[in-house]
Amino acid sequence: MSNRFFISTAISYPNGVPHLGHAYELIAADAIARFMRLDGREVFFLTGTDEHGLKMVQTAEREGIPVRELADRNAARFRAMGQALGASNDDFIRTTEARHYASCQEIWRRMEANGDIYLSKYSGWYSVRDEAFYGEDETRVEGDKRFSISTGTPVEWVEEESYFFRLSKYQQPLLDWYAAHPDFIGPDTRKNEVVSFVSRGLTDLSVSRKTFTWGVPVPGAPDHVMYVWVDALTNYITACGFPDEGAERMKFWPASLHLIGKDIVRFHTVYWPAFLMSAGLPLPERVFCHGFLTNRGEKMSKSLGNVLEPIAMSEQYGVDAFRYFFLREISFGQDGTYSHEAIVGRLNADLANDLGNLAQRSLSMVNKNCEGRVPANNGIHGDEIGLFDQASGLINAARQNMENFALHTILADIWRLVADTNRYFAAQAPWALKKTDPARMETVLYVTAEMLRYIGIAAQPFIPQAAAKLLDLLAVPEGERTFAHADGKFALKSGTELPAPSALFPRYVEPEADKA
RNA sequence: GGCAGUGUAGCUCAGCUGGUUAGAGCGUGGCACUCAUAAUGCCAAGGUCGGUGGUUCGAGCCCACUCACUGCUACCA
Repeated sequence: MSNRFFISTAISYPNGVPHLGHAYELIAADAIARFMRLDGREVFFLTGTDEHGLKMVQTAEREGIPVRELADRNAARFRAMGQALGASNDDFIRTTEARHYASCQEIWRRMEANGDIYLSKYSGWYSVRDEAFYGEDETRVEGDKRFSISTGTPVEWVEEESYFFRLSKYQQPLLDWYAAHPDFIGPDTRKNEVVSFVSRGLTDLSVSRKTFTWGVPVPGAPDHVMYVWVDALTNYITACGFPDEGAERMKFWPASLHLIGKDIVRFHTVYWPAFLMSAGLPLPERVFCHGFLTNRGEKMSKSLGNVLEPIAMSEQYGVDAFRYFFLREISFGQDGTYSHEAIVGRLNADLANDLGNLAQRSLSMVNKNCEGRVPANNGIHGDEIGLFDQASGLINAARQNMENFALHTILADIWRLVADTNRYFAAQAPWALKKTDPARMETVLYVTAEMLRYIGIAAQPFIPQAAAKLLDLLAVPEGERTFAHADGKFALKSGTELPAPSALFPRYVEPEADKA
């Protein structure tokens, strides 16, 4: 296994503002990226925006501004969302950048040189709104107009010259690749869908358009721009410096993980690998699809008025609570639901009551009874051995769960230790030991603090700010916070001075005045 | 229609190659404690494991049929 880890999100289409789905993908990717960094990997974490295409042009027209201005404005919003959510991406790519034009044109040339690009004609029922073609049987006539059956949008007959990619040629190579790399597509249910899709046969893919100019010009055919597939997917190698083989970041290609939504699985697991094969480039190691979020089971839509703005949500609940909820509550890879009540429940139960209060109750005793210093460890009993075993096994278990991106399971394991430490604390009752056996009280407080150290280290990828604060409260040195330090060799040193305890997570209390 | 998958306590889900009283978290009810962010701990209630019929000494876990729901089914960021 390489020590390098390149993880990407899908790039977002900025013809609107970022929504919760974008935020969810970014948070998950960020947790994985942080996890790998803490585990000693050299990480390249990429996100960005996909800014070309007809819909951008139309949105700009509607707003009466140049399309580049629209792209600049909205790309900035996506960037701002990343900052608000604490995303630790190393780069933010925009497909309108010069480096991307160079990259797309080069991969195009290589595919062409391999004999996989040819000029032909495309025709069909096209929906501008959906940016998609439909077959005759996928449309219906209503009055004098024709509409898409599945989306209800108007379609028009379009016939145009277009360059095609010989996707059909790659059916067998792709099937062979899937068979040889069983982890390439995850979760399994998505892999099954892709394999069955490809098994049914592939037709060549239209990869250029002449109907608009807002895109990357096709080399040698400036009246064509590349259609979404080549343009958008290529961002991943652009960011590595392609086509400059000597670029600093080329060492990160092939990517370790493309994290995507299940709606774009085909682009990433069929088209993209085929393009790369054609261009003679190595294929990414894994593509993993997360699920969709629904608000109480209802899809988010503007007409239902349940579209939530991720930045506002993160401010309302706190960034870490926001991140924690979605990573803990939803089985990663499956669809999930959320609601205000569910978020508040998690926030208060897991973060404020379990972890926050555990830190508070133990550290305030340390503060009052141990001169604000890490207490002495006067000897471990049988009572503690189970806890230490659990704590020292935490990181290895997390690594195993990370192999199939079971983020929710990692968090469940960490919080099991939180709960068990609370049980330990209550059972030992250090407030009673204070009078009967002060030395034992110190040990109990020491053990609790040491458990908090493990918990803080393990929780960093998911709740970075609060975990850092917890480790600060324990006076864990900045340089002793990686997974390698989740080990008895780096245990808290008795006598170390601690800062005054302060709350980790405030309880969420409903705003009182709700009267209109 | 075809292919794939799901259906286990009020809710969200675990249940390894079939084997003693089916588990967790949340929620609910009772009790305890007071170190703590009215936090925490303990105990309890609650499930004929979608349905029917099989295989087996024995089945949430295997087979058949059946009902319900979900995804995919050629270019929907």
